Amino acid sequence: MITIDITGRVPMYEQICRGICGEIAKGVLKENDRLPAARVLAKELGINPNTVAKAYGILERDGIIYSIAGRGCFVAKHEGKADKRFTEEFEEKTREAVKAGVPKDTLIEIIERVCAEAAAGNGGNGQ
Amino acid sequence: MITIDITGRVPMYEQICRGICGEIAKGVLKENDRLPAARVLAKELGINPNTVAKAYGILERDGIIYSIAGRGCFVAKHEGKADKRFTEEFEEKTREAVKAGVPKDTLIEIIERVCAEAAAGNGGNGQ
Amino acid sequence: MITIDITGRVPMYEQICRGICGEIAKGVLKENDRLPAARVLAKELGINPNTVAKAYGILERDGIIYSIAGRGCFVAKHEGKADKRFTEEFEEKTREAVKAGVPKDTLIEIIERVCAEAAAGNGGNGQ
Amino acid sequence: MITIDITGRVPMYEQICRGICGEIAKGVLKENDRLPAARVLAKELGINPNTVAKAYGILERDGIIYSIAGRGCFVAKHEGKADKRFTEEFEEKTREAVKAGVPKDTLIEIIERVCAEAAAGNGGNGQ
DNA sequence: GTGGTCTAGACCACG
DNA sequence: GTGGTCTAGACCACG
Repeated sequence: MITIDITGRVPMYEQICRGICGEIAKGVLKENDRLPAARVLAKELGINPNTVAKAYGILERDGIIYSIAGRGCFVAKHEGKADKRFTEEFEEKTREAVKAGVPKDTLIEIIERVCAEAAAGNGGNGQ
Repeated sequence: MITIDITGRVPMYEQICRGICGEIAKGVLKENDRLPAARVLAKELGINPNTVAKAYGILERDGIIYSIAGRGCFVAKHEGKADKRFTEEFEEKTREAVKAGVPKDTLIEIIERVCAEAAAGNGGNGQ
Repeated sequence: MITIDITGRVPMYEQICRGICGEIAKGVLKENDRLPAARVLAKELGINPNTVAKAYGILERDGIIYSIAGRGCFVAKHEGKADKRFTEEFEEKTREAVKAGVPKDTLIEIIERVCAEAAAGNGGNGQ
Repeated sequence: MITIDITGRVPMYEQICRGICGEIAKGVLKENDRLPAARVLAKELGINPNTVAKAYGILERDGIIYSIAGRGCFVAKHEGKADKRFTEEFEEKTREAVKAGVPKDTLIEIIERVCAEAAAGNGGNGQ
């Protein structure tokens, strides 16, 4: 499910977008699956319904979900748009690191470590 | 040198921090090297001196540079803090992508491509 | 026949109106032809009968069909009202595009292309 | 300038988007030109600043404008995105009309008439 | 001063 | 009941 971190600088609506994109990318949410109603999800997360609505609106504009009046929001055909949300940011950070002179091997090591941690099942607390 | 992209969503002071950290990480700026005076750098970049001062303040707080009243700012002993700025953000994005189900191979491919582009497009710091 | 696209932002009842107007404009439905009963069409389309009833109500209000209590709905005398539904919306969008500075030639090109596609892709009603 | 029609079914924020896109398409607003501040435009139009902010946010997501923190919103490099807003809707309506059997000549006539009216300088009151 | 985010609450169309 | 729009008002980062 989706968790909100009010500590960071990432807006809540963006966190919701990423959460849903993640579920789609992982295959948990499939094409035509119904998303929780904006007001329901808002109550679960303890935030204002408008914030969830904003997230849903962005996802619809991005073609990742579609909405039916009076029925709810549904997962659109999956064409890699959900994954792109993550790979594009990853690529940007890769570019910055490389430009700053971080050796390729260091980046590969980080990936290996993060993947190993993920496989082990923890949230990334350094093993 | 440092370039500022006024278009993007990254604050100017953060771009200055990254620029300087990049110079340190690449070895262009070495321990005890003097940084350009805030007003000078501001004039070069065509921005407000306060913005440069803010960046210098952050770098000092992070222990990456030190300042001597009336003399200016200098590069502190290099203990990997400058690199960390990039590797930490890279690791965070890696973690997000992995958590979202992006396969490790996809991430490796992106790194290979970015490094290849960097090696082709500049003096060859892609490794 | 009529097809409903549940995905889009056009309300279902409006899609039904357009579908029927299209059949009339093309001459498939002629004056005094009986429309399918609301419940029957609703079942065919897999939607709520009230939605079809709403569409029929709008068409009757617009003088495109007429209803006889207990007998059903019928196509009214065709005075171009069905066509008008499309030409008026087309004209409105044309006006908006022209007002926004889109050159006439660009609009003509679009028409040529759409007509060519229509002629190639179906029974040849592209003219 | 931009005018808002509260009568119709087009949301205010979309009308603002179209108004600005029109100015860009016509060349009145050029690359790097500054848009009126959201609060100023809102006061001029007699609407809530949030509504203007929503329009600006959409235009930025669409790559038509860019914003600089504390400075305002500016016209991005013009790559035809502003025009697309109009030509896509026009094409959709063309497609609908053609599918409904409206003859190509009728569509051409409408364009000729609308263009003639526009050239004559009136807003489209039928001459 | 500027845009960005969020809350609270209202009303609407759709089905 | 659902999403979509809008208002009113607050607070924040940025420069």
